[in-house]
Amino acid sequence: MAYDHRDIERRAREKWVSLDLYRTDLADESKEPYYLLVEFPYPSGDLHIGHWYAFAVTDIYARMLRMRGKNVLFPIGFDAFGLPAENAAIKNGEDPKEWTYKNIERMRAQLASMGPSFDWSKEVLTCEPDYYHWTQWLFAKLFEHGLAERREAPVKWCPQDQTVLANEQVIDGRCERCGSEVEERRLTQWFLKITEYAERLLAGLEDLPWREEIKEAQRAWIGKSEGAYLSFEVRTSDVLTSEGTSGVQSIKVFTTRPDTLFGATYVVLAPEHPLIDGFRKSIMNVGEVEAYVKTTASKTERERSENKEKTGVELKGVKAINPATKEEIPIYVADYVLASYGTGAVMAVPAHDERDFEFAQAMRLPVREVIAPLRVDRRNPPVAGKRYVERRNVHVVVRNPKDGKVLILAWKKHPWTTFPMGGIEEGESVLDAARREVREETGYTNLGNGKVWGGQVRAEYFAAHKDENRISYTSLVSFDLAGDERVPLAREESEMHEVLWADMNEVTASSMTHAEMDVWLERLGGASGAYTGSGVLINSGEFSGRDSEGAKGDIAAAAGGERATQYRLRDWLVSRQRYWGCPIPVVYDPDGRPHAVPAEHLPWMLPTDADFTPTGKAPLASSRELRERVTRIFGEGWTPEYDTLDTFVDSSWYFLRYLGPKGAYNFSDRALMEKWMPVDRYSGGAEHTTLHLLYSRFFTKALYDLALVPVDEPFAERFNRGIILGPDGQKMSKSKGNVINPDDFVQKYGADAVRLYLAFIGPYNEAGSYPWNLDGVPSMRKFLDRITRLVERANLAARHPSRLGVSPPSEVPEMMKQALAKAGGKVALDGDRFKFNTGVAALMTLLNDLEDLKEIPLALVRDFVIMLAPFAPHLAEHLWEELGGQGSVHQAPWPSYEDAGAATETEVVVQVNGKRRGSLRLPPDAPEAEAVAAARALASVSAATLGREPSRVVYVPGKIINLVV
RNA sequence: GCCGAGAUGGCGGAACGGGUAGACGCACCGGGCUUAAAACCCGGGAAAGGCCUAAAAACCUUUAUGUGAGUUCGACUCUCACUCUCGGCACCA
Repeated sequence: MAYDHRDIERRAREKWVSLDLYRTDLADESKEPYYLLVEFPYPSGDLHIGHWYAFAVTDIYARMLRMRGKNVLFPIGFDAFGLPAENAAIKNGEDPKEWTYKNIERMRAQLASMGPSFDWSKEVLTCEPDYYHWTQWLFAKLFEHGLAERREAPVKWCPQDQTVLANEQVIDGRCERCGSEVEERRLTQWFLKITEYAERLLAGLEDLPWREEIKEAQRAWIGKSEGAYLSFEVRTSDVLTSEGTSGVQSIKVFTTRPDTLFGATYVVLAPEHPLIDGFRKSIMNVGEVEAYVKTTASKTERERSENKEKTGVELKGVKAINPATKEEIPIYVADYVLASYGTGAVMAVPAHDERDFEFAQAMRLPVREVIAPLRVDRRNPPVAGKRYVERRNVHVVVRNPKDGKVLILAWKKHPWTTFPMGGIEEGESVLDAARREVREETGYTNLGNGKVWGGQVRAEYFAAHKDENRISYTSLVSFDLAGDERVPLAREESEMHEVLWADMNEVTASSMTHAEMDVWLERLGGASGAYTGSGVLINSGEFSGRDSEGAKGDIAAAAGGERATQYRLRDWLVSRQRYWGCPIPVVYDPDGRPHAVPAEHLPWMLPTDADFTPTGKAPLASSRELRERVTRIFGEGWTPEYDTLDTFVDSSWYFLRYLGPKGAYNFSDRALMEKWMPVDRYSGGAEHTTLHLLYSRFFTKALYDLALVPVDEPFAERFNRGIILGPDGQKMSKSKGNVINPDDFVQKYGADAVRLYLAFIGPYNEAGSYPWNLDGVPSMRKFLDRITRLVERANLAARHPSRLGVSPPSEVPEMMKQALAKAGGKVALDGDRFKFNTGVAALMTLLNDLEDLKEIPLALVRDFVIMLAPFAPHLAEHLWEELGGQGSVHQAPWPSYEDAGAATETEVVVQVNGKRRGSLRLPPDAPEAEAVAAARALASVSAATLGREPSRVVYVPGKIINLVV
């Protein structure tokens, strides 16, 4: 190896410290500010390759921007509250605070080994009273303005961690952190009302230039759906009871599909719905109903959703009135309806909702179709001027169970292939019509049991054999052939079509003439019996025949409904029954009313005398100091809040704190926020897309409304970085034994080589996953060694030209100037795009070119080292000194070769009829005539054109000329 | 199931306001240096076929960016359909 990386790294870091290179003067007006933020780490105590990927690569951009004249804020801190500290404490009897600070100490040293340009003077630790003072102050502000609220609610409880969780922290019914099954409990807890910001959080995404996948994930999380509230009047069998109560009882439901109201054949309440208790006296089977409610209550959410088979119980003795049909319909309680969404009650439309359909099947409830899919036959479209005839039709699939083939008709006078089919006659059932048509058209009579598939389809087509346009409402019926018995066909039938047996895979939407075929195939392919799309309303009274989408509002209005919007997003539960967190700054008066701790008593210190053994109770409840403090300050009878805040609260505003000068009495600095916010670019992990990112946006918007922050979106740009996989292409894990320890590589090849490889491993602007190549870091070290040798060579040549037998480097050749300008521009541009892999590639190409030079001008090498500096800061510093550079290479301006001028000639590809026939060197602005003449002068071209005149010329100056003959 | 992103050599990846596909690197092969090895340096490569040859290079044709169509003088890039991979959501009415 050509250099001693340990020595070089140590000396470079000492130099940076002595020059105080990375202290950002936030008030500096001479340069444009740029706020580059990376998610601050949790102090787990061990820096893994993911941390390197996060910080070392982002640091490249910070350094590059500084050289390009920006005033860069690149801060760092620690998200220092949290469970692991407490768990370590429980396990090993350590003090969570000591454990945390010890880890922070260690991680600072590990981070330093990357050579990052963090401004440590602005470091924030969320567990410091100086920080959580303001977390509490902001919480109090939210409380004052009604955005923090205490209420009883069913909450997710983690039995392992002994605390409640936010909905967001429950993944598939399990605790995000420890994976144990979550229980449900009713507790009085603190919530932040993020739902009040649902619409703005959604709308705000619109203008953010974030990647679509990030925005989509947030949209899905917010889960907006628009629909209506409809009221279903309730009638009880006991007339006296219903007349005795004042006013009419009704069930309010939320639906996105008021257009299906005529098909609502029952109503379902969630087991937690209050009206179940409200109707108690009228329900005849109270015992059964309550037993069901009790069973579901004992189930965890996971158990409920795991078993998707529908269960439920009818509330006998009470009925609901469908507001559209005025029919009495039954009311059920079923756990497929969630209490926490909408009104906790739904109108069930089994024909057009899959869940309702399944429930109806399980309970043997009637299904009423009110929407027919609409198809216009493209091959036989309605002909203008012909009369329209409406018919009810049946299409019949007759399957032979022996070979799976189905009966089809090949029409003789028309290019049609159809199933046996025909109209349903007056008073005839669908099944009867199906049997009759099969017998008439094919002769088969022994058909077994028939099945009617789903609902009707409305199709419009021209029936050439009858010379009329038809609007057909068609049902699909299938039979399994039970025997070969056939009756002879009438003559006119056998003249009309040929009867064939076809393989099912030949029966496709394109091989069959039916316009409905796609719907049939979907149903036959096992799709649910419910048609959930839009179409034409049927069986819907005065609305029949109308487009279902268009009729939504009118039907809702006719039924006395009101427009409504629902969100999937729930309020943010922030109470945690844990010790190592920010104490919720609230005290209760003797009547139990909550009061925010007044600002003069902040920070509301985390007591040190709490017992944090998990008991299910908040550890702070065991603190004598806390109780005495409350009594001392507020008086007898006042009690403290014992819960601490979810750590996501701490991290929802830390980017504001970086701007707050230490010692000043404020959470941040107004003028500096004006100048620096929003964060220009925020780099982080994909796992924070829906939680941290959404919470931070919510905080910013809320604080904006309280006039505390000047912006209402915190992050102008957001990039999710990818993840590094093990050398085997699998996710790294101890059990797989494929974990890469960055320190090993740093020791052996140096931090610069590791940085460079991480930059090179793949595009940083997308959240891909990149396998770690064991040869990657050594290959980067090879690259760095080559640079070192190049610098030595250039230096030696400059000092002792004769000894090397080469002439001293003179002027920088124009070609190399251009090469350097190109590389410099590319590296900078790729940095802006967060594509460091191609930036490194540009440097490598440039090195290849430089190495080929006989004379190496020092100026060129110096510029190369400057461009290398963001990637390999230590070595670049060393080489800078070797080359006699003043100060630090990191203070050198990014090279620009504006005087390099554009290339005088570029290679132009010559094509004849789109095939490459040669190339030319032409000035980029050469006129077409000149280019054509030059191209035709090529022997290869005249050979290809055979001397003919081109009929067309496509000329893209500087790129291509294509002669079409 | 729905939504989003993606699919390019043995591998990671380049090139997408359409214009020489495979930059750059890894691995591999050949050569040089060396007594030898490491290190270093030089060179090579998508595939199939043809032409010349002792053999090769060079040259020529065809096929190549998940599959199949389409638009275009020209398609990795645009359009449509499909397959697969990854990510998000999911009994949300």
